[in-house]
Amino acid sequence: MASERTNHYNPSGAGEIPDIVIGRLPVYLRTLRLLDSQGAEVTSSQELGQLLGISSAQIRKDLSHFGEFGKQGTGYNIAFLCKQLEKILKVDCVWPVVLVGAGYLGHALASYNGFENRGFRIVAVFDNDSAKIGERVGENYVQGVETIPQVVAKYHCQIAILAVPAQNAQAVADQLIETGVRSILCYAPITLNVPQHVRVEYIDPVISFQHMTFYLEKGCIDE
Amino acid sequence: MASERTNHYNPSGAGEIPDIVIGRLPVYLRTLRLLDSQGAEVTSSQELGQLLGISSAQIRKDLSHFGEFGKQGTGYNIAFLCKQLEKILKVDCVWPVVLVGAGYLGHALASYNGFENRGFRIVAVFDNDSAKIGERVGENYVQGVETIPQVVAKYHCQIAILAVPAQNAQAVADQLIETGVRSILCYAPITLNVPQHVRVEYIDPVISFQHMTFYLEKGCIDE
DNA sequence: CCTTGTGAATATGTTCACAGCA
DNA sequence: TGCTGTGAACATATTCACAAGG
Repeated sequence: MASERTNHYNPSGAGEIPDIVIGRLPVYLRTLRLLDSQGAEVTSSQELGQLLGISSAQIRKDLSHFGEFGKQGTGYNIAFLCKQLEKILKVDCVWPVVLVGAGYLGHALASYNGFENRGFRIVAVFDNDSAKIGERVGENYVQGVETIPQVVAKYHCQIAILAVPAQNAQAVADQLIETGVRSILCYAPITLNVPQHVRVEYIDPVISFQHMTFYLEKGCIDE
Repeated sequence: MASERTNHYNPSGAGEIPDIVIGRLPVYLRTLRLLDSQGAEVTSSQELGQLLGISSAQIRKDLSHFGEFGKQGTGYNIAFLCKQLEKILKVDCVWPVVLVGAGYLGHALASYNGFENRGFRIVAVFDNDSAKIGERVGENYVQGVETIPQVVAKYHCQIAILAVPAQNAQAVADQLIETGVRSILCYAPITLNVPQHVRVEYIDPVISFQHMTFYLEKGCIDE
């Protein structure tokens, strides 16, 4: 995001699959599942491209990195291609995720019911505010941050969501990484400093807004 | 995403500034403001690159599209560069934003106090659930979606946040565009179909997760 | 010394266009 | 016919490396 970019951990040595290609696969998958839910059985790179606003050649090229999933003259079987993409992305199962931060955003994330069927489950929620401990969020109860190590170890949890204020984000990230987390989705509006083996994705709505305003005619509230 | 990519409205005709460069400016700005708040007065492309995990050459090249902001031997004056970036991105003022969807996510966004000092203010919140109308969210009170046209017109609002369920998102987007909105930040997990003059940025945490799992050793809850 | 700004060189990403097969 | 998969061509983005200035 987005999302921001660059400096992502990409362990796929030298001549491997471009990260930008990997980044498009989840979007393909999301759209294929929509088509599937609408009862479609087959699609083509052209149809998919139209739905996503990208070229059919790009879709074919992207998929060709992983195998030959289509049939000439026919296109792609939707259910089959979904399965393949899920396997490639390793979301043909459910990943445990820990969430740090039980503010409004943490509550929204913990209550979101769209994770499970796309491969993720929030297994624990942490906050450093003792007034919040024991509070219910989604299916979980808020725990103190000091229990992070045990919980991460218990679930072998590799993924964390950071939904804490900017000034705490780096310290919490350090702690998570220390206990074995390797992927962080960071909602705090800062760039984290992490070791090479850790990957961070960022979500900051203001970054998205500021990208959009460049293209707008200035139209502010004051003046 | 993070945001997802491609097919963005870019009115800057032929030989203009690459969109990917524009997308990095908000990140530079965010980091410069952090340095500023820490009392620093001057920085260099090298220091900034280190903080962001990108090359100093890239930062210099990006900035060179817009002018000569630095001093050889010295670097960049932080306050000055912030001002310039804010002007380029047109965030040297406050943009009115409407928010559609008053669920958990809508509440989190409406209560977030990090918008105003970065150039944005949520001026109205809408929902189609009559039970929610009148409810307080942040500084606003939920209104029915039928009042969208008046409110958007009143504020000349060009930016909207879509925080509604996926199945309503396209219809709401159509309505917003009809009333004059030109930029949409979409939290619903679908790709919107919009006319060429409208730009959409997407935020879907699952897309970010699925991008990350490609690089992890499979480690699921079951099996 | 140091650091910027920038052409040239390199690396990466996208599209074209077509052979081959259902 | 209609569509995939793919090298070759093209387009875009990043890095190098250095002249010039404080």
